Amino acid sequence: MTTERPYHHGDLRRAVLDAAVEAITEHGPAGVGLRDLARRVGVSHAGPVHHFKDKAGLLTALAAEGFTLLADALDATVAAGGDIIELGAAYVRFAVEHRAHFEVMFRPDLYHADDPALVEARDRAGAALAGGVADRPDPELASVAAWSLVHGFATLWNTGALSRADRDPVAMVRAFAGSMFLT
Amino acid sequence: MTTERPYHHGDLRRAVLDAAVEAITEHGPAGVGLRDLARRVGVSHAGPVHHFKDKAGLLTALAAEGFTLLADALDATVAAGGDIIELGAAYVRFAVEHRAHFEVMFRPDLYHADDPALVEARDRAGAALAGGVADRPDPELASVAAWSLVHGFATLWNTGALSRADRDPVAMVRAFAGSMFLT
DNA sequence: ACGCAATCTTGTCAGCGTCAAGTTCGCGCT
DNA sequence: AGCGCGAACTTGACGCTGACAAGATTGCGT
Repeated sequence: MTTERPYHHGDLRRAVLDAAVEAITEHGPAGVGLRDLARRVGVSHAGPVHHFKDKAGLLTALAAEGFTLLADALDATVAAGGDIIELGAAYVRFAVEHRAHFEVMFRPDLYHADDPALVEARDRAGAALAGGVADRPDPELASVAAWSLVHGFATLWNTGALSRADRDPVAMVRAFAGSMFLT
Repeated sequence: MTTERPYHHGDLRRAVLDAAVEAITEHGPAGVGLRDLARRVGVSHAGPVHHFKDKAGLLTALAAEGFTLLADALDATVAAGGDIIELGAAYVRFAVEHRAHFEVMFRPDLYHADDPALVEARDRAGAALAGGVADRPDPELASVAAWSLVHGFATLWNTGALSRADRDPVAMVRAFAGSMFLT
């Protein structure tokens, strides 16, 4: 929090990512700009380029971070003995608590979808998700169904399409997930 | 299909909307530009502005058209005596057949979400969707659950997250929707 | 202590969205 | 019939953006 501005920022990469999260949370992924972020952080307009090469590179890093956070959250709930409903609840909780990450993660047209760090994090999250329904009949289909349910609820909630209900979104998903995936 | 180019295009609005659908289908909503569309259609760079005022205005028109098409499709299936499963199948079929419209519709940060024509079309689609589960216990919750399921599947399918399975998406949603919403 | 490479700045370029002003044309009105 | 009025489109300009190139500054290993 030094008022002076040294030539080297210290951790510009982290600062830009945080600023991006803030900007996306406010104005959506479309309303974010490299120069705008540079201004927020207090560096010159081409500062971020050195860390992310591209605008798409920035969003790639954000998406990869998001998938990692999601995988961590899912792994933590299975480690705590959570069942499918808790897994779904964790998914939705992640989506509403990290809306900016979540919105970028599922917009592959915005980033470099073949980035190795990203695909690794994504596969990790996918594995955690699939592991929750492994003991069911036709796990392939059950996996898709469960994922669709929680993902659809999360996106609808985040886009404001469900905003009439002022209930807690995590409680809601627990309610109807419980009535569909009878454990 | 005249090779000459008269000063007045004839139906520029329709042509720009069609070009936008094509461009979005190829490159996603982020990769569309007013000037690019004008070039595709063969008019000068500010031609479309007169019909849509804004870039957001263009996407507003696209979203409104999408909601109207969706409402029509849903109304048609209930008129044909379709149950909830058929309603969900119609939703998914719309999403995959009109991917460009669908992707814009659920990105309110890209358009003017308070446009009267748009909110009317959206409410019409919402009513058609809610009507399908009106006869169930706790229809409020069932509506959200059913919508989440089909919407999540549609978005995951369209983003390519589910592309491993080369099965027909409409058949898939019928399969697991049937196992969850036992009629 | 020195030099190298990473980090950040400055300058520049084409392309974008938006506005203002001019040009061409369809169409209703008399 | 023809005329004029407003809708449709063009042309030109402005500030902004992302991307690139080249220079300035500094931390760090040796």
